[in-house]
Amino acid sequence: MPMIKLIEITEKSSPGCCSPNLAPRIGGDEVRTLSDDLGVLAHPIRLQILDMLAQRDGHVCVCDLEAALPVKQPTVSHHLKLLRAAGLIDCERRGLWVYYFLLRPALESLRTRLLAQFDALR
Amino acid sequence: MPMIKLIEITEKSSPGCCSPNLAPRIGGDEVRTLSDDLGVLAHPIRLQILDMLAQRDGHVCVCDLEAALPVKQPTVSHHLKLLRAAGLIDCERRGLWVYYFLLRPALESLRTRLLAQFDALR
DNA sequence: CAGATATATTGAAGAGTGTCAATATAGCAT
DNA sequence: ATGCTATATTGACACTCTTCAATATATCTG
Repeated sequence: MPMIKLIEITEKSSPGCCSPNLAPRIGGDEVRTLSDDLGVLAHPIRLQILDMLAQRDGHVCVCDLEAALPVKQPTVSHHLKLLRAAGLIDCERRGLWVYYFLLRPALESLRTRLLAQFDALR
Repeated sequence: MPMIKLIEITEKSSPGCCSPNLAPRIGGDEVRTLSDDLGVLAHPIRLQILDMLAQRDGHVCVCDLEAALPVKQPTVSHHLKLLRAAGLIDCERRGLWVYYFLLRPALESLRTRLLAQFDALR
């Protein structure tokens, strides 16, 4: 009796089309972190902010970014906050102005992780 | 009179903090395409699907993917559709089953574009 | 053709995201 | 202190994304 049940289950789980034991090689935490980081990059305004910070190596104040972007000041602040929370940029206050700058090591580390992922897809 | 107004405007647009002529080097279309592509990658299920397709080089049927993922069948179909719309994968029907596979050239091209972007951030 | 199975599509519900006006905060200048 | 300027935060709204049950479609089998 248990024999019959076992056979049924086995056939059900392998109906002739499947490669068994297929599983993603990237696990729960790792894949979550990676997709979160990709999500931070996946916005035109944020990509453009990173690009502008990369140009003016030192520091760029928010009013410059705002002037160069097609969104209003609170939206710029919002995206800056997300980039900062992701550890990709940081800022420093000088008088009235706040100057943002890239955290190049963090970007380098993200680049490395992304490349590793792409290489895993060969 | 116009002189005074001109001076006011000039001072307003350059209050002493700003680097003038700052603009993103990546334009509207290009940055939109890139962020869209990143958005497709920015999901754990989709990353895991790509990873599994990369493992079984040839073809993987949907039931295998479904068995290995923590979401139901319609959700798997949904993510497969997004990946296909992005040009990263394609599929082929064989009898009852549909086999999905990576489009490696597309992935390679995306990798190249991403790398170029990261290099631009130096 | 009728029944069975694999996958796709539809439609709805809930969560999350992007944007901005309004307001708050922080620092300078008078 | 008062006012002024740069940036941050809040709150609301619209929109998109993710997920799934239900249903539809496609294909095989008898």
